Amino acid sequence: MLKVENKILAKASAVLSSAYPNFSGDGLSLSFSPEIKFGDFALPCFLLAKEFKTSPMEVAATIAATLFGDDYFVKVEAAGPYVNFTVKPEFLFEDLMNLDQTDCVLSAGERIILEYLSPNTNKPLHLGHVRNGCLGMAMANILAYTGYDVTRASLVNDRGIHICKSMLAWQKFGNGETPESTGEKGDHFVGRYYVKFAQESDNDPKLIEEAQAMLQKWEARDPEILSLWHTMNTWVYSGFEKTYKTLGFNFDKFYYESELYNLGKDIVADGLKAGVLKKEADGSIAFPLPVDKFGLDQDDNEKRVTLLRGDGTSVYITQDLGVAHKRFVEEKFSQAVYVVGSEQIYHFKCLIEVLAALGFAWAKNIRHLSYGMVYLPEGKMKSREGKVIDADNLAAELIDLAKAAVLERNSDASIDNAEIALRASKIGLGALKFFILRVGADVDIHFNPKESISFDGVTGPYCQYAFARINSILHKASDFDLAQADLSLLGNLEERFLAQKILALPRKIKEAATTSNPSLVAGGVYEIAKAFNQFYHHHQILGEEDKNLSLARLALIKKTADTIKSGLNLLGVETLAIM
RNA sequence: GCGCCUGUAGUUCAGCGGAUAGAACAUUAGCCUUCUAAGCUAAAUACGAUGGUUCGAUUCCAUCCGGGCGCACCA
Repeated sequence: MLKVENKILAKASAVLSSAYPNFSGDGLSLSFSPEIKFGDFALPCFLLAKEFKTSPMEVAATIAATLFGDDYFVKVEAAGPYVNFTVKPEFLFEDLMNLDQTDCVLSAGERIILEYLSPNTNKPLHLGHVRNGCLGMAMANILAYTGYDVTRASLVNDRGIHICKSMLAWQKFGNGETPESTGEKGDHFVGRYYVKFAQESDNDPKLIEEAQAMLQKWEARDPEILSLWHTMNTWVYSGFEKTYKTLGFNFDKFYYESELYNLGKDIVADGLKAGVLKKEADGSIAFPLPVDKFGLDQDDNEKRVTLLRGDGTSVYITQDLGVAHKRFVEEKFSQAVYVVGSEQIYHFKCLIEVLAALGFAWAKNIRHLSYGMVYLPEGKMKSREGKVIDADNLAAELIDLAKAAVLERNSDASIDNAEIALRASKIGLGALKFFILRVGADVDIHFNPKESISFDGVTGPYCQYAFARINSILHKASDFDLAQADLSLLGNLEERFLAQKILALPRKIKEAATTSNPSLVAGGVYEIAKAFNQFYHHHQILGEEDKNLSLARLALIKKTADTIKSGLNLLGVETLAIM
């Protein structure tokens, strides 16, 4: 809650307790005015009227009449059932200047592990991974900003039949070539063999059997296979590393499935002993899913989830049980967030249900941040059919587009190539990340490569542009001492509107953290940038005759720039001083 | 069949139960001798359907219709 809001509520509350003796203190809420011309804040009186058994207009009129002339306000007006407050600029803008990260604090260092991206080591990253990565990175930033002690983790899917497929294809058809010898990025190199396998196995089904045999050898720790596996994974990791660096995906910790896939078996054994889990006729172990939460299956039978195969080998969820236990019990995290696509909602629901049934109280601290599918004009992406947008190509394409735009805007200036590349990278990637993060995680994205990414409108570059404009103005005003600004000189509609948008950001950041929804931050930053652009076009900043007014406006836009920058940074979007 | 998500303008998206449902793209008409036109100003077009709860529903509930994802030994 902002200081101004507390002040307004306290004043309204005082009026109400004297006017209505039965005033309980409830039903009082303040929001930003829907239109800045009404005022800065609005107080709806519907609930109060109900409590007082009178009309909302009556209550609004009472508050407005009593606070009329109060020297905290420029204006207090009843508008039907609402009271609109216009706060004196010195109070409003002082609050604004004092906003900082402490207004966004939700936790004093609670340890939270956020797992995201989690790629397979048999092919390069695609657009779906980019969405995952952007969401994970942004959520990690937002949680850290709101005070959590965040560990960014990646669970690398580095074992299994799909890995063996690319290994086998390379062994058979590779002729000893390496990423070094062909000049390819390691993950693309290995991915090419994964595709090769798919093509060859269509004609020769025996290859599948060979791949399975290879997996068995791998599990038996066959030195030759292990060495090949290690070599090829190393190639992939070097490729991933470049992609992560480009896109700004950071990790504090990597978990490898090859080291974890046997975890969880003990938990299953304990659950069986405790009678929570059941042994099926075929020897497999399953958990019966409660009908009230999971419904019935297609044959109207109670649902269950298998936790261990009849032969004692583990399945996907077995490992997840073990990994969760490891994180909460051994590593002492108090919350775990998994950024995984919405197709696994059911899986996580089961995982949490099983853990809770097994008596682990921390099960409720698992959060699945699911996100919608990414569709291309031709439908859902499918790696095996080559229907994908490669992450590296996409990034490169956007950087190229941005580069063309930078060159066009600076045709007369001489900027060196390194600077051009730097700007192109920040703008192109800013556009990509903002595009992905500005929509809610739940909604499916329909990505049309030709049309989706633009640098105009609700985009990263639009926000970056507002920042660059401010920077350019501030650059010309270095002789002003912003600390001396007289904020009472501010207060026109555009300045108030801008202030309102900046004041609104901290609660959006907090809400983004609690609801796992970075799009709130993207929306908030965009609104600030838009409010600034409107202000900029309506008023001079440096050109004012009154130098004190210029100074006050400089202080306002400095705050605007700082806010845009920290907001964009939460989304992994960088700012630049000149565009 | 069941569960979850989703349906808002030609398109892509916003909208703690509250004032005239907001943007952007595309379209149309304006604005650069003035702090960066990746900008600003204006025009035009939308809540899938029907009930219910409420002073008030795009928002909550129910039913229906449309789209997506999923429903034990794949991950």
